[in-house]
Amino acid sequence: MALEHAILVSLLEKPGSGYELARRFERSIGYFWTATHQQIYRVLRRMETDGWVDVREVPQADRPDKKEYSVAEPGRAALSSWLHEPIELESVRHDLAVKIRGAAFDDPAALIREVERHHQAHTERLTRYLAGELRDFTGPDAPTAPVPPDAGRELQHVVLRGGIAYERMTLAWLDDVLATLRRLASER
Amino acid sequence: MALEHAILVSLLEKPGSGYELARRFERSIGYFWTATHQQIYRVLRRMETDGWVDVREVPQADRPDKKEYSVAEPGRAALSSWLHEPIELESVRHDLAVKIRGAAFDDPAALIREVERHHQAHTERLTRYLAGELRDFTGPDAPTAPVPPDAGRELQHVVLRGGIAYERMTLAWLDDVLATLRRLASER
DNA sequence: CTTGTCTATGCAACGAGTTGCATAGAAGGA
DNA sequence: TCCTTCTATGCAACTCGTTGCATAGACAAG
Repeated sequence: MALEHAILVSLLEKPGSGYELARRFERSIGYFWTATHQQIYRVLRRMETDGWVDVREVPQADRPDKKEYSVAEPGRAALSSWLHEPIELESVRHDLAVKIRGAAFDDPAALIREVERHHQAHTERLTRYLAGELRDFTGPDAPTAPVPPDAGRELQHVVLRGGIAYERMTLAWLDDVLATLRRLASER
Repeated sequence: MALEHAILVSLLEKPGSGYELARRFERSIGYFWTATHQQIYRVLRRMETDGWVDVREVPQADRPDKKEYSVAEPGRAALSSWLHEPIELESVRHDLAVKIRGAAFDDPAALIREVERHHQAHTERLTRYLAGELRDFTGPDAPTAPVPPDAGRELQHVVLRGGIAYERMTLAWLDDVLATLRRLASER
């Protein structure tokens, strides 16, 4: 299980509330990990009782008060020891691929719309990632590379490049899928 | 939830026992879905009580007897209706990316070995996929394209191409990660 | 002034997935 | 003979993840 570790990393990058974490998981962290606010709140409470994180009540004027979490020393140690143990290869769960193979026993043409929908969603994700890259890393307004270079930014960037590569690969594959489905549809 | 549907697809392609399904999930189906034998047996029993699959006791001489499952009409109908409803975008859980961003708060150089290990594992997967493609689809011994073309084979092939594209993209990204980690390690 | 939206947190129930263990027939090697 | 390996199936306990629902303050629109 690594949700705890993903939260630790996010809190080390910047302390925040459960709500804020949930939003980060929808955005920047979203391209390699997903979690709902329920999960996050539950895990945060467990981490708090384990002493991995500190809490600070932050009163806010124009919106409900929040609890700001930050990483405590035991949390940092837990992350460090996790970083030093080997992990499993990521495992894939790709519903769409199940559908594509299943289409052989149904109507392949009926899948075209669905695949187009996924294509569009991935296009939007790619656009979002590229905008983020321009803003934070390669654009004119991006913080210039400091000397000594910032390892954190470099590593965030290489992970983002992974997200971008994944989306590009997926889009190319979906084009291949669409071409195959259309060929099969026209051949009957 | 789609494990049921993945099992239905696999049983439509070829009936088999729970044990055989578990092995298929380690191999060809493995590049878009994973499942342990526990999960498979449990779901098979549920599908049997729901009437989605038929069972046939197959006595075997040189090994324990087995139960061969095949898809019944209600199962086929359930698959068909699932194929016609939209599904969520696949969600990613990439532990390695968490580690990479976490390395900023630890020692980036210590990650190099781990990333190399992943690189090697993905190389092996790619080799396996390519061998499978050669054997089943593009090699000289592969069944020649029949007329009319076999939609099932075409769709299996396009899914396999997706697996191959994923592995190639991942390997290229891991090279990028390694270059970044090595640069950071040498710069201190 | 009610309705809706955004921030912010949480409970309860359920279903999915993992881990550890157990059984058992058949085969082959030490 | 005992040990291991492969085939084949399964139980029990636990953790993780999802879904539905609930509360509540602040603000804006109708």
